[in-house]
Amino acid sequence: MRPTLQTVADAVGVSRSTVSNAYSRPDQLSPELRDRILSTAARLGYSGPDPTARSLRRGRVGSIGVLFTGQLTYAFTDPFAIQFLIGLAEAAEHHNTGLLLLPLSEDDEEAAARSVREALVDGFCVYCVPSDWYRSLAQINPRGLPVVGAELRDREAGAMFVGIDEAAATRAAGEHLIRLGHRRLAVIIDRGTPGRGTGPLRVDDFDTLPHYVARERLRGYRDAFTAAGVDWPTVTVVNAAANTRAEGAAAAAHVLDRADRPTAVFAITDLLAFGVLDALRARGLRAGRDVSVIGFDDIPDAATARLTTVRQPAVERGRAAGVLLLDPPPEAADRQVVLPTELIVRASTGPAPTATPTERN
Amino acid sequence: MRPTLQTVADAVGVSRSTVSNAYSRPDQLSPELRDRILSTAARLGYSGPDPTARSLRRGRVGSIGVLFTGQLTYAFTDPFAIQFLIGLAEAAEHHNTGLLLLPLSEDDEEAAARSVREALVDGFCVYCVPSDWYRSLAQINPRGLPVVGAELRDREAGAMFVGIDEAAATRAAGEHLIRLGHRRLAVIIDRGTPGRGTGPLRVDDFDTLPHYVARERLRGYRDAFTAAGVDWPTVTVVNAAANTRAEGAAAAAHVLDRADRPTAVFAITDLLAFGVLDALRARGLRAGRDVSVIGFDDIPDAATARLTTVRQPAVERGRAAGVLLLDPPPEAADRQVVLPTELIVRASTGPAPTATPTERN
DNA sequence: AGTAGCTTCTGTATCGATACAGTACGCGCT
DNA sequence: AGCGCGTACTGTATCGATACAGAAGCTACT
Repeated sequence: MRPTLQTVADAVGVSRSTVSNAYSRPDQLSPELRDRILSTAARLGYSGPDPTARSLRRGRVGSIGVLFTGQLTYAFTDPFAIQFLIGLAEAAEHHNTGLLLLPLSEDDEEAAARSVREALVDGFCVYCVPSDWYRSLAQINPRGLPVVGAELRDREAGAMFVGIDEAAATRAAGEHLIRLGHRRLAVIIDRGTPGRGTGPLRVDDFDTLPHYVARERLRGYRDAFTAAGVDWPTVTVVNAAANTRAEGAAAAAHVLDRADRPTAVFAITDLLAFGVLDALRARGLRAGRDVSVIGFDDIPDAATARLTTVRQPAVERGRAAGVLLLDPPPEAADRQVVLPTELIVRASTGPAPTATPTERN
Repeated sequence: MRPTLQTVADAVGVSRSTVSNAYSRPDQLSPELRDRILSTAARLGYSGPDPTARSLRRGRVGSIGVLFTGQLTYAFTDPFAIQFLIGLAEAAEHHNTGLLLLPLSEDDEEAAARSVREALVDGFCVYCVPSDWYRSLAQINPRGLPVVGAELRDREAGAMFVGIDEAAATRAAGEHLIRLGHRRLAVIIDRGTPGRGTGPLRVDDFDTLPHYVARERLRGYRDAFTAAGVDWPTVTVVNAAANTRAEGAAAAAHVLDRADRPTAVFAITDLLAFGVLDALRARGLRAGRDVSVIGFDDIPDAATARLTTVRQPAVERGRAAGVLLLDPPPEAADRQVVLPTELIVRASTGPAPTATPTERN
């Protein structure tokens, strides 16, 4: 039988409590006794208090749950997501806490709910979960644990929140394009429709996009363009099958080969924007001259690629979420964090070509 | 006070066990009673059995620990690592199990040991841990939980193991280069020395490299080249500061600008190989003509980049590790899995240039 | 009627620890 | 001696569930 605290206590001739203290509260007993306890424990093959029992008694398990849906692949392919996770992990490590990745099945809602209900965690962070998957954070977590969300509605519902003003960020990017004279825009998003591949999306779809982020970022662009008098329905929205460079290029092909090629393309992530740059290169088009390209995230490679993009503090977002979960500020106001974004202008955007594209160069 | 099983049992007028069964063994009671229990539970705000208490009683927590060291950043920047994790997550999801990421501090060995000792997991998977960090898997896990390793010595120690024959894989790659007439080789590795930046490594260092993978892959190359009569010490080993494209390019610069430029460069990962390709391009050199480049992993982008590389089944490795942990085969022999690798020849390797490189085009 | 067998539910023991109040004891001070 | 106080340790109650043996009730068959 595996040894327990009691086994060790009996062997040393002290009470169970004292052995417990030897591990968890070294200041509560004399160093000699502690050594004696630890060495007999080692002799008996006892490797410290059972984590499960300890958690039950203490009421804290020492890990926070990270909720995903669908493809874990997605979550790990997205550089932003990874940065976020790194920030979260930093905060967690600081609190001696682990991260429990909880892949939630998208098909079996029952099983997903069970995963959440049965997870051994002290709190949840909603990571890559489509908006229509849950109505509110309360639904995700009937257990009353702390949960931090990343969507505006979470913020409005008074839940803990860490995010950015997505729409304001893309509005700034849109205004930049407007100032440069662009009037024909194409937008490339991913996860626009579940299960559908690459292809144009009807623009009136976009208010019902399953992902909050896509919805909001599109809204920001629309606001910038309609404010400048551009008719929004002329904007083409193309869905990419995945958030990858290759799919970005494939999606870009849908608009670049048209006669009324847009003068500017907004990609909802930098990764997709890289694909757009690839597609331009493959066609002998110059980014920032023939077609302006603008991304989102400012991932590390964006600077090298000279990509104009919206920078968001990804690591900081993760860290802030971790801090909220691990020691929530007493003031409710401090439990909602909105981080700043910044438009980083690089060489991939420039004045809209005045002539028709084919006449240039 | 939060409701417990007892609270619900009292409200419904049944025993605690019956309420427990309502959640965990629906076949043990009549559907009517079950409904009655679940609805009063909902009314009382009881959200199912407490996971901690359940884990204590059941002796299973429903998650497996993934051990890292150092930068979580590293673990998530490496495409192979991510593929591995995806495979692991797949197996885990299948068993209704979560993944607990355990970042182990490299500085504070005491704290790291405590993390392992106190982790709420059913088993461990050693993920990105340098070889000199532990002597054997037994040391990592004094609790007697299942552990799966990825190093040969783990296999030799009879522990659970999932891996590839690293040295054989690179030997095949080396033989390919030899057949093409290459005799001057440079090798680019990362994590060659902890804390050191980009730069050449003394070749006699490599048997003491902290990472098993680097050691073994170098060994395979050495074997191939020495078998062909090439003096191994003429091979330059360059350490890259990180496993990134940019650092790969920086490391490549150390050998490409020399007079006796190698005719072939082996990068220990595809990511580094991409950097080498970038460095070649920047110098107007043609991959596969002027300098052959060979990578390792066969990550998705490798095909597009036409990179010759060694393919290893990354996702499969993760999945196999998960299966071993989650339901270990009864036969000891089946608890050690060696997966196949395959040399994928693409355009980045070609015959060694016969004249000196500068004379050719 | 008796008993066998099934389903449905109950009751107690147990998982392995920590919290907290309490005891014992030594020491300095008056 | 008597009192106060701090340190070192003990003992019991408790955390919230599940396992398992057994009881009760009901049908079916001889």
